[in-house]
Formats: sequence, structure tokens, C-alpha cells
Amino acid sequence: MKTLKIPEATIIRLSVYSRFLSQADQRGIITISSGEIAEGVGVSPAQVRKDLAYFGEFGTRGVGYNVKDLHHNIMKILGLNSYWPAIIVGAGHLGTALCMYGGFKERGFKVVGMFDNNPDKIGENINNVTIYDLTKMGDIVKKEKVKIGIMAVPAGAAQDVANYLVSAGIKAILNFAPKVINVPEHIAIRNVDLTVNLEILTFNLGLIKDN
Amino acid sequence: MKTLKIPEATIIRLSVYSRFLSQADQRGIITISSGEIAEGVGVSPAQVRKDLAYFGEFGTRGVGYNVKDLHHNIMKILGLNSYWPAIIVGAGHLGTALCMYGGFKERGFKVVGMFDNNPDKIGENINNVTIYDLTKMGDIVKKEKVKIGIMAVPAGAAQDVANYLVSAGIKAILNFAPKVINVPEHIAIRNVDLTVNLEILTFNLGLIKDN
DNA sequence: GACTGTGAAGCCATTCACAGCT
DNA sequence: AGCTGTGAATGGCTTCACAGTC
Repeated sequence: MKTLKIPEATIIRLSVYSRFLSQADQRGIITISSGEIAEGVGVSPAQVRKDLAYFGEFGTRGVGYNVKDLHHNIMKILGLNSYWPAIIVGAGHLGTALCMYGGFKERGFKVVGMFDNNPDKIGENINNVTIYDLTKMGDIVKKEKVKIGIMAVPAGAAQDVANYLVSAGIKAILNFAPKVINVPEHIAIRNVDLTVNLEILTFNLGLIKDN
Repeated sequence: MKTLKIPEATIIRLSVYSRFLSQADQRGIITISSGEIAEGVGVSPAQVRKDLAYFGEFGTRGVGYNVKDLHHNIMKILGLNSYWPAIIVGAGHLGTALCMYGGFKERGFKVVGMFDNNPDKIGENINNVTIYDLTKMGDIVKKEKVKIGIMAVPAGAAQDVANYLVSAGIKAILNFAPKVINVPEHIAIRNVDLTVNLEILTFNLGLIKDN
């Protein structure tokens, strides 16, 4: 795999392609063209081919792509050919909802532990996942070989929690706290910022000259 | 306001700047430089100045920006000087968590209704928000002047729900369903794709030559 | 001296257009 | 004929570097 300098936008699209292909496969479709994929996910055919070309030649000229093959290849590119244990910090409403979220399991993610600093919650079970005290994190990360930590904590606690996750051995963080977090170079981080997303919509609404 | 062709990345950053400025203001900071903002949110100083320059001249050369002023101006740019009623479709775990989420209220968003197709849930209250039958949507959107709809429904229902939102008069959609949705040109849409975000992390984890 | 505002340069992603297979 | 794979062209965002202002 000759990587280095793949646009992040390409990775986002690959993830979307793979979901689309999975659905196409379930509908019994054997072969698919870049144009059909493009149509299904709302990008240009050239974009689909370019994205795939970063990783190899998966199609047949004059024919298209084999759906099962391509899906399998993209899953492998994304690292989804293996099982990914994850932990969630913050057993509030959002953390709980994420723990229950079926979409993660479907794609090979499994929440193996939740963490909270509220003593009343420690020991509780959500969706068969136990809520632990933060001090147990290092052990569980080690024992379950967890690399992914999901943060659903208030903005004020986010940096401290991130530091704690890193010291516990976590390698990638999905952050839901509305706060810019600093992590060491070798830690992957992504922010899912709920209010920012709403604010982009209000900006766009402002551009419309209606009423 | 001479808009047209503002990079979306700029809008995302403006939203982050505004949060940062709000915190700076609370800490009593009066004046701030592009470098300090840049440091706080993890971008370059030139980027901060360029982003702001799309909308006007908010700073003073040799001095910097007045925190309160700049914050107020950015809020206005984002359309956050007014109140934004919103509805949520899908009263499952995620929809419920979003309804309870404090971050929305902090930024001027208010959930004025939830909708679900499960008869058992209709009439229930979550966080003082009533769960209605879908057929009530048009009335509530009109009465409350709602422009924003949040979708927390399964992928399979997403396109239908989106169509329904549009026909009810919604102008902007925040979609949490893992599915590409088609909406008319004049409707603003943003996808918050939880699994895609995790999959970008697994891709990045795959690039690390560790173990 | 410090810091903003901005044209120009540089860089990166997307689109084009066509050669190469089937 | 149909569709992929890809170098070249385009377009857009970011960084640079400096003139302008306090």
C-alpha cells in the first residue's frame, strides 16, 4: 500500500462509497460503474475513479467494478477488515446514545467500556457495557487492546480527559466536546462538533434572500 | 455584506473562533491578536486574518481585535444574533440525547418539537419538549417559524423523512442518518456521519507502523 | 515595534479529456 | 462501444510577504 498524501476528503468519500456498495451488494448488484457510484453518493464519476486510483486498479476497463470485490478492497483500505474495540468517556445523554448506537457495531466497532467521574454511575450497565471509574482505564485499554477513545464530556473537561486517554494508551480520539483539543503528534483526533454543524446551516440560511 | 464564494472551511473556522472568543471574553480579555486566536484554535495567523477579511475589517493595525466586538461580528455573520427554533425527527437514543444537549441552547438554538412514528412515544415529554406525530409537523413548523430540522432516524427512513421535512416547510437539515440524502437545490443540508468519522480514525491508525 | 489587511505565490484537490483495455 | 486509469489543466484554498496603520 503506497500511501502518503491521500486527501482526507478522499477517505471520507471512500467510507461513503463502501456503505453504498454494501447496500448495492445486498440488492444483488454484481457489477457497477464509477458513474453509478457517483450518482448514488452525489459526486462526479472522475472523482470516484481518482479516489480509487490512489490505492490501486480495482476495475475492468469497458466493464466497471465488481461490487463485492471493490467493497472488500475499500473496507481493507479503511482498516475495517479487523475488529475495533473502543471506549467512551462520559456516560451522559450523548455518551449513552453513542453506546447504544447500532451503526458502530454494523461496521465492526464495539464499545468495551464506558467511563465517568460520577460515583453514582460507576458499576451501572448500558447496553451490556459497564461504566467504570476513570482509574480503571489503563487496565482495560491494555487488556482489550483498545486504540480508539470517544469523548462525550463537557468542553471544560475535554482537554484533561484527552490527556488522560493518551496516557492510558489510546491512539485515536473521536471528540464530541465543543472545544479544540491538543494531542501529541502521533495521536489521531477528529472532532464532531454538533453546534458548528448547526451554525453552518444558519449561515447558509442567512444567505437566502427570502421572507 | 458582499458574500458569494466564501469557502465552507472558513465558515467552520468562524464558528470555532466565535466559541474561542466567547471564552476569552469570559476570562476578561479585552484585546486579542490574530496570532493568539490562531494559537487557541490550531490554525495559522494568516488564516485567521484571511477568514475575517472576507467579511470586513474588524481589527486595528498594530493593536489587534477587540474581543467583544469581533465576537459580536462573527455571531452576526453566522446568523446567531437571532433565535433559531428547531425540530428533531426521531425520538430514539440519539434524538433524545440531541434534545437534551445543552450546547444548542447556549448558542441560541431551541428544540420546539420532536417527532416520531412510534405511537407509544407520542405525547411524551423530553426535556420539556413534546413528542408529536409526524402529521403535526406542518402546523408546528408554520406556527413556530421553524427553519431547521434535525434527523436522527435510521438510514432506511432518512430519504422519506427528508422529503417530509421539506414538504413541511423546513429550509435546513442536519442529518445524522448514515445515508446520502437528496434534497431540492434551495434546501441546506449537512451530514454528521458518526461511523465515517470513526472510519477516518481507523484509516489513520492503519498508517501508523506500530505494534 | 506590533499587528492588520491583502495581492501574489504556492499548493492541493477536482475536473477534463483521452489513451488503453475488454 | 463502453468504461477505467491517468497526465494535464483548472480552480480554489492556504501561506507568504509586505505595505499600511496605530
